[in-house]
Amino acid sequence: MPEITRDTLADTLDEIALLLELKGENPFKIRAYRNGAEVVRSFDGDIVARAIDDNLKGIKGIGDALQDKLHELASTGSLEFLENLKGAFPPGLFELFEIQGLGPKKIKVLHEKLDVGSIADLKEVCESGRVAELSGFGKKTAEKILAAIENRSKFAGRFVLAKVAESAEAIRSVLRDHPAVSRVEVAGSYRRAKETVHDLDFLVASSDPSELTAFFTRLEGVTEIIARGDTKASIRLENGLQCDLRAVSAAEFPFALMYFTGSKEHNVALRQVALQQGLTLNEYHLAPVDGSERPDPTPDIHEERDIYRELGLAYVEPELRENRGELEAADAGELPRLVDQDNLRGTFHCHTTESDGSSTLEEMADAAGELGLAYLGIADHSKSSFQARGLDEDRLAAQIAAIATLNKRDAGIRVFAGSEVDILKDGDLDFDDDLLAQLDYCVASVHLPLGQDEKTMTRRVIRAMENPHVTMLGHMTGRLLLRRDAYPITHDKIIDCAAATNTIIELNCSSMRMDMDWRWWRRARDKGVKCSINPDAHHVRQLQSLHFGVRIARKGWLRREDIINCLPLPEVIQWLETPKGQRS
DNA sequence: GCCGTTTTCGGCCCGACTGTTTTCAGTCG
Repeated sequence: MPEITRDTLADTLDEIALLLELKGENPFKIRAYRNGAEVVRSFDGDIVARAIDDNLKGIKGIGDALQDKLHELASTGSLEFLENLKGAFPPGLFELFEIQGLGPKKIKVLHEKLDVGSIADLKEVCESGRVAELSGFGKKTAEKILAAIENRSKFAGRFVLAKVAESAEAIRSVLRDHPAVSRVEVAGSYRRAKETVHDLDFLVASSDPSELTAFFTRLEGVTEIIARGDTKASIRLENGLQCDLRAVSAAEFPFALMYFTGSKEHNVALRQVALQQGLTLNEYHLAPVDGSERPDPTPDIHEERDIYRELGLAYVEPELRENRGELEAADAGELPRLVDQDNLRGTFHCHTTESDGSSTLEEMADAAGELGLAYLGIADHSKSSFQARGLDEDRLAAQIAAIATLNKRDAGIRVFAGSEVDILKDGDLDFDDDLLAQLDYCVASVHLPLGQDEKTMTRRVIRAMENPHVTMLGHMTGRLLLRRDAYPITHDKIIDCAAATNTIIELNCSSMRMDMDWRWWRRARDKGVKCSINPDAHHVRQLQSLHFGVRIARKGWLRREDIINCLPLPEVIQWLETPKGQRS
């Protein structure tokens, strides 16, 4: 029986939703499955164990039917209902959902009328002209589908946050300078600091919306105009990134900003809150529902903050708007005061030319000083990472001495001598304890081998964390965004072990990692686990990624006091000098 | 399929754009 995880359960419900869409089922039933998937994903507790025990009663959004299905799946490893559904469609049909402009209805028609079962089939029937003859389709639809197939293969369709920031800020700046624009914001998942984004959503308040959509389509670097109307336009940039613009009036701006910031789930939940109060909320206004005697609150609303206030809620920072409990916390006045960019006092886990970095120790120290940091932790690779020119005992001893010398010059920055020590395949560390004890701190990370099963990997990492010299756990899952999946590891157990052993978990904010994932930080924080926001910089430029690390930490509900590198220098020194078991 | 101090039945968030239509369905966010 395959291992059943939280993700298996959630993904299965999403898969059912997709299949029901293809069948043309009741849209509300489909929504119930999608909603169920989200409930499973964000459930605070061991949902798999409860599903196995058939103990899911009372969880909002999981009714009798979903309870039975989750129980069957968790306890037997398969689900007859799903297998029956799947049997009705060729497996290649599902990739059609990745084609822009195709949804369940059109895919259903393509499958039933033209026997399309894959993207290759789709391409063929578009080119042969048979798609254009279908009722509800046409020549333009066929052309658009072909273009979308091209696009899909050219660009995977998602981009990591740090990589789109330059485009986002450049376009924001150009829009701000337009004379007919009074306010501009980049909304969407970029504003919510998702680790990857699909597109950029620009919002402007303008006296001349249609001029703005036209202006937007003429921006430098536009390679394709996907759509252009009076208030809305979509373009594609040279790197494949899609950018959308919405132009609204100044009065509508706060509503539109909230709406287009999302997430969709947050918005839906917020609308429910409004409806309960006799108000209807959309991207243009907050108004009494028809027949309500409640006075119109709109005139007093100029900022998003005012909308939340009008609904009796504390302001919810954009990073938190994922419908993962933020509205309940806002209602109860229990939202955290999130860490700010200027709270960072230093950082750990940076490399130098001694291993696989491309900036020297001095260059890294100077660059960190220029960023205003008071301390910098160096952690070059250990000897087993031979591919990264990992340091052996002698070279590490020499580096410790070099750092001591560097600290004697008054450069305004304290450098800590550390090591990114490999966690070997059985959980042993790459250096013995005597050497580790000479370091200011130690990051323990898994590099090779990566192919172990979840139990073995979890045990391996836990053994390393139990070492009294391991200060923090590096890039917990080894994922590379859009390139390599996380290796399997039981997050709950690692978090519990971190809490029990006073081991910090790193938020590795290298733009391709953002690891540990933000979805786990709130739970870790609640158990008293500390975070270190580390850039894993291999070049002075990469220290900049600390900015995105803070954004992700905010997304994980982290406060200044949860983050070790928000401590001022004297306190962090004292903390590092205290034996691990006595730190708090 | 889920939910309920109005309801165990009848609701379930909603608007813009496109392409195909001649009043609207599908998709997207």
